[in-house]
Amino acid sequence: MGVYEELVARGLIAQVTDEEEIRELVNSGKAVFYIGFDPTADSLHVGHFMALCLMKRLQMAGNKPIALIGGGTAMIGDPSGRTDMRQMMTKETINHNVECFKKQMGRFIDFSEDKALLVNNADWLLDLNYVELLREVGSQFSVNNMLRAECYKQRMEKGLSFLEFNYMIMQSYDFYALFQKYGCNMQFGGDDQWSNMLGGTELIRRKLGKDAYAMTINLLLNSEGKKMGKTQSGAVWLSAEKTSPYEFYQYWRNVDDSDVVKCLKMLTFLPLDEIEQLSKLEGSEINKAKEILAYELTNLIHGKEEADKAQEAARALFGNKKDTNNMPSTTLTQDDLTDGTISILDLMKKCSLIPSNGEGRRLIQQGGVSVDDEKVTDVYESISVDAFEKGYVIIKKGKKVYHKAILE
RNA sequence: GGGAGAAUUCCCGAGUGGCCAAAGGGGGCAGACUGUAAAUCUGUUGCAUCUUGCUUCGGUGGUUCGAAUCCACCUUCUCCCA
Repeated sequence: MGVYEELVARGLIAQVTDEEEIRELVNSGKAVFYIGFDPTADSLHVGHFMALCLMKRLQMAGNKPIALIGGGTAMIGDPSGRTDMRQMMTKETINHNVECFKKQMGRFIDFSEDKALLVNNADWLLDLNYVELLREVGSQFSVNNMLRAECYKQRMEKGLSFLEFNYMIMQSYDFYALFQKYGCNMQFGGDDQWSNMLGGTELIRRKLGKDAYAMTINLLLNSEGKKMGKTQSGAVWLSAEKTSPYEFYQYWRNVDDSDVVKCLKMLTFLPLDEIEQLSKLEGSEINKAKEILAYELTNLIHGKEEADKAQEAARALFGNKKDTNNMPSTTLTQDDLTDGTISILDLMKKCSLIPSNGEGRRLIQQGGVSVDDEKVTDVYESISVDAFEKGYVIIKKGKKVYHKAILE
């Protein structure tokens, strides 16, 4: 089975321009492909992870990936799939984000010995001359066609600025530039990028008379059709500072039953037949598959050590064991106590478990808080030094959130 | 350039002088049931020294005993005509 077939089997491929050609190129390791990343935040998140996986898979098959960071296009903002205009970003923020992306990608993709490239489209986009660009590239685009593209259609209702309208042209120009510079003959991206990507292949065909290909991967949607990797507190990030390995592990440990197999296929490097076995699990047995999913992914992103820790912590907490070593924790000092006690509300605020006292009261009134396995019934309860005799107390919020408060 | 309309809490969306911290839905959180799942049911969802007080309905001023609601100006957006 070639890489291409594997990608199909894993349900990654959404649309392709020319299946035969792409299969041939990819399977024989002759593809030089690029994937674009918009540096809209200072860390990659789960949404980018699939793209990284894809890059790695193809790299392992001998193809050469180019990670294109959209330092230039970020100045414009992709209107695809958005109903509102993107917040404009300053050059400084963008540059900072570009640096962060570089670091994170380096851990995942092998950039040594020219096996992969990392480029920033700001390098060529920012120097473009408006009139020249219009003559050279603008003449090749039909506004009629562009407006027909799905990504703009939706925006036609709400309004689309000329700035955003140009995103497709910029992205097409990227492909054109990479084709000439590095012989990049293929572009991959999320399925929402399809029309932008076609713009690129079209431009290359018209300007150079050469063929280039595009392929989109399915977006990672849960069974409700929403993008995965979002929580109420924002995205699930790949950097340990923004989403701790434990939280990361828990996110995957808690996915819906119906999404487990899909996630295993699309995100992990487990062999397909192994996943096939896991997909046969039923009822509470599915938890095994979830555990594997969570472990595999944490391992990929944060390394074995962190994955082990997260798994141990989870098993300990949910399995009634005493091990509290790897639990998220907050360290308090004597100064946080007055007269040797601290109120439960203050304690929880210190641990960032609650944003306000009101929230804390509510939780307690509804019976959602316990300290060292004892349910807190009084809003005004205080915890004295004695409770910290062993050096810490365990606060449990709701069913799943555990936190260790350590007293120094 | 001319005309019409809109901006409400995390989101959608009601409210058009006092009964408004603001209906309803979504989402979130908690409880019950469970498998750290889903579905369902219940409670809850601005802040605080919480039977009371304080701050919020795009912004700034004004009218009024009292304004999310009325007036003026500003900002942003949408629609129609050019």
